Amino acid sequence: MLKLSTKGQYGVRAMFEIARGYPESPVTIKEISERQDVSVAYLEQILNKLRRAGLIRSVKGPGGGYLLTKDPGGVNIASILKELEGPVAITSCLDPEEGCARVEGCVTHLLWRSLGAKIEAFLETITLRDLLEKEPLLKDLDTDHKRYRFGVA
Amino acid sequence: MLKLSTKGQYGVRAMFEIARGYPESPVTIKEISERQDVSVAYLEQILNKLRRAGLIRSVKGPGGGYLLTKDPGGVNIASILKELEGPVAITSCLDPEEGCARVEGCVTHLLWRSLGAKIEAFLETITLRDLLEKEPLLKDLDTDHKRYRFGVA
DNA sequence: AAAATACCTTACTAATTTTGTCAAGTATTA
DNA sequence: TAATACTTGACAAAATTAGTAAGGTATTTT
Ligand code: FES
Ligand code: FES
Repeated sequence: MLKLSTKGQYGVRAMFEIARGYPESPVTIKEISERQDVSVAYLEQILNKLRRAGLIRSVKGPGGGYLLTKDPGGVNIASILKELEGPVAITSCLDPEEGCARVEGCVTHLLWRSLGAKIEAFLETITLRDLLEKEPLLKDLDTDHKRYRFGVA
Repeated sequence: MLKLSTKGQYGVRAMFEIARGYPESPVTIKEISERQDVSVAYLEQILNKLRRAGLIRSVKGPGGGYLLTKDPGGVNIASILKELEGPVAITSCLDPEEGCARVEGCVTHLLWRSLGAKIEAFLETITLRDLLEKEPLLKDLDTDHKRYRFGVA
């Protein structure tokens, strides 16, 4: 239930790789492909969307690749996912493009809206910087959950 | 992004209708169908799952229908959705049935797990009783958000 | 008994969405 | 001018969703 598509997942992971090159080293699609195990052709599609959204910019030619347009701390996960999967909309009733005639008098409408707002708020607090900082900690394995800012415990 | 299937949505709305009959008045599929605008055939599929899960029980024959097996306050939304859509699993890496070889060393894994845990915790706090109590308030329209326990504000 | 009510079960399918691939381009640098 | 690397749009297989359809079982009322 409530799955994220691979596009969204790969997108975040690709953004993480690009963030590692910030601010001066463009990261090529090929590098991302190898490190994150996603095909070059699929990444092209994903990165194009993110570039048009202004989250990254591209440098063509040899030595080129992709660069973040802002500091990793200024790029939150929600903004990445929104470009690739549209707004958080638990039900189509919530989708700005769709709507629903039953909204008034619907007992569940506020529930879904509230859940969506919570999800969005959470994803907005996590940035690429958080992922970058977490990376070295990952080598310490899963033994010390408290050190993770967004651990489950 | 993060959509709920119609099965889950209809399921919660159906459970709300059944809860209205608690503890003594069985609610028929036809009534649910008319009040919530979902086909009888589709509801049969949904209610069958919920019955097998033990959330509701059925009374056959004239005067029959469906009844909650517990107090509305004891039935949370997460338990309904889990039966109809499986566990919260933002990514397939999190799905108990699937798994992922990259888990260790994956910077996003904990992020998705944490999000999933938050969603689940939220849905576990909302029960059918909350929906029943909310119903009369809905007639006051959307003017007084603070009165709703799970308003967005 | 039999008619009416209402749930039960399985199978099937049309539509949609997801998850990509492919081919042919454009821009930049060495 | 050759090599590198991004750009774009079309296309398609696979999976999932969102149902429908048909026939069966159990219970109550007359
Ligand atoms: S059915 Fe659309 S708002 Fe509830
Ligand atoms: S890719 Fe599966 S855990 Fe990150």
